[in-house]
Amino acid sequence: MLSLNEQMDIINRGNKEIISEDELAGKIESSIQTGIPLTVKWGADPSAPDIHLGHTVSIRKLGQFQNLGHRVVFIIGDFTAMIGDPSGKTIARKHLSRQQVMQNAETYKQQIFRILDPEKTVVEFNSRWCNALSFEEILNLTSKYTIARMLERDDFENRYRTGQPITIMEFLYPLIQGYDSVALKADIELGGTDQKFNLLVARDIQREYGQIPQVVITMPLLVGTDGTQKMSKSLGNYIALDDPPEQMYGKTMSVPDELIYPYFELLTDVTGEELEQIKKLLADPKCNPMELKKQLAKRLVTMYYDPQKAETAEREFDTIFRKKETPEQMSVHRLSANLLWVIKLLTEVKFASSNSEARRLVQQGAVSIDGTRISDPELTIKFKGGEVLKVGKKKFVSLEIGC
RNA sequence: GGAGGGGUUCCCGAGUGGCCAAAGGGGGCAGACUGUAAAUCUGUUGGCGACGCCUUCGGAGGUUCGAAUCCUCCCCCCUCCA
Repeated sequence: MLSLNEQMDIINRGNKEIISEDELAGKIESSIQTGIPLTVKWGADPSAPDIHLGHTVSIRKLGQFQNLGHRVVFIIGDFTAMIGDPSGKTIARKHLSRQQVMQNAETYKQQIFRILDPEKTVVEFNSRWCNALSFEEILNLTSKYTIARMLERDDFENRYRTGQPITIMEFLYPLIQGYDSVALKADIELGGTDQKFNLLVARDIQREYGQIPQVVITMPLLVGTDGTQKMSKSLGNYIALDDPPEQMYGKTMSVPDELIYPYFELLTDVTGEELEQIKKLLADPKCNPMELKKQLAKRLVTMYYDPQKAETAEREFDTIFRKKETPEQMSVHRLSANLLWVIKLLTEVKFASSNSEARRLVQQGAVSIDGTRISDPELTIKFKGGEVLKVGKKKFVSLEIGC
C-alpha cells in the first residue's frame, strides 16, 4: 500500500472538492495502519444503463481507489429509482420490473468493467436493505432531517419558489441515499457536484446512526457535446461508452473547441506536462485546434476500443466531413421495389419518420443519390442497385434491389 | 374547508368565438459559411401520395353555422387563509 502522501496526491487529482481533506487523511492513515481497505461508495440509477463519458469522470476516480487497494462498492439504486432523483423535471417514474432492473444492472456492469476491475468491485442493490425497512424504521429515518434543511437543496428551493410541485416522496430520496451509506458503513462517497447535497445529507444521517461520517468527494461535471449543459442522456449531448468507434470519434469532433482542454483533463491519462502543452497550443493562434481535437478523439477511441479502430474512425471522419466523400463502409438497405417514390424511400430506410418529414428533407435539399441532389418531392426513381443515398451531412446508406 | 390563479404543440410561453396547425423564444432538423466544430445567417419544425383533407390546446359532455377561446361536470397543479 502506498504512503499517505502518495495516496492523497492521486486522490487529489482532478476532483472538484473533498469534504474534508483532513478526515480523508485520517481515514487513509488508519487504513494503512490496520490494513483494512476503505469502502468507497458510488451509486447509479438503474433506469439509464447507457454509461457515457460524463460518468467516467467519477468511474476513473474509483479505478484509482482500486489501484490504491481500497474497496469499491457500486450501488445500483433500484429502490431509489422508484422515486427518481428530484433534480429533473421527470416527476412520474415508471416502475421497473425486477427483470428489467437485473438486465440494466448487467449492462451497467459490462460498461463499468471496461474501467474498473471486476474482481475488486462489489455490486449491491439498495433494495436489499431498503425493502427490509419497516414503516417504523422509515419514520425514524425521516425524523432525522428537517424540511428547512431539505429546502436548502437547490432544486427543491427553486421549484418551491417558482411554484413547481414537490412531493414528500422526493424528500425521501436524499434520506434513502444517506441510509445506503449507513447500511454500507461507507468511508467515502463519490459523486458529481450535482450530488453534493445528497452526499452531505448522508454524512448527517450516518452521524445520527452513530457512524463516522463518510468523506465526500465531488467530481466536476463534464460539459456535453453541445458545449453548454452537463453531459446527460436525457439532453442527448452525450458520448456513450457503447458508442461505436466512428460515432465516438465523430461526436468528439463535434464538440466546441473550448472543451478540448477539459476533456483531456477529465477523460484521459495525459500527464500534467502534456496538459500544459495542450493549453499552450490552444492559446496559440497559429495552431489549428482541429488537430488537438483529433488527437483527443483518437485517444478516447483507443482507450475504449483499440488503436486500429481509432485509426479507421479517423480516416472515415476525414472522408465524410473534410473531403465530403462517401464513407468506405456503410450499411446496406434492400429496397422493397426497384421503382420507388423518393418520399417512400426515405421513410423505408428510416431516414425520415413520416412522409411529411421526408418531404421537408427533400425540399430543403438534404437528399442526394450518388451525389446528385434530389429536389422534387414527387420524383419516382428507378434503381438498379449500388446507389448511395445521402441525407443530411452524415446519413449514408447503400441501396440494393430486392428484399 | 374557504378564496384566488393555472393546465396550450418536444420544452418555455402568447392566444379569451372565425384571419389558428396556433405568435415569440429555446431545442431539433436542413441549407449556406468554415480549418473540425462552435458562433452566425437562412429555412423548417402534427399527420395524410397532399395547394385539399384529417387529428391536436388536461378529460368528458354541451352551446354555436363555427370553440384553444363560451357553459356544465370531472381530473391535476400552485398560492394565500384556516
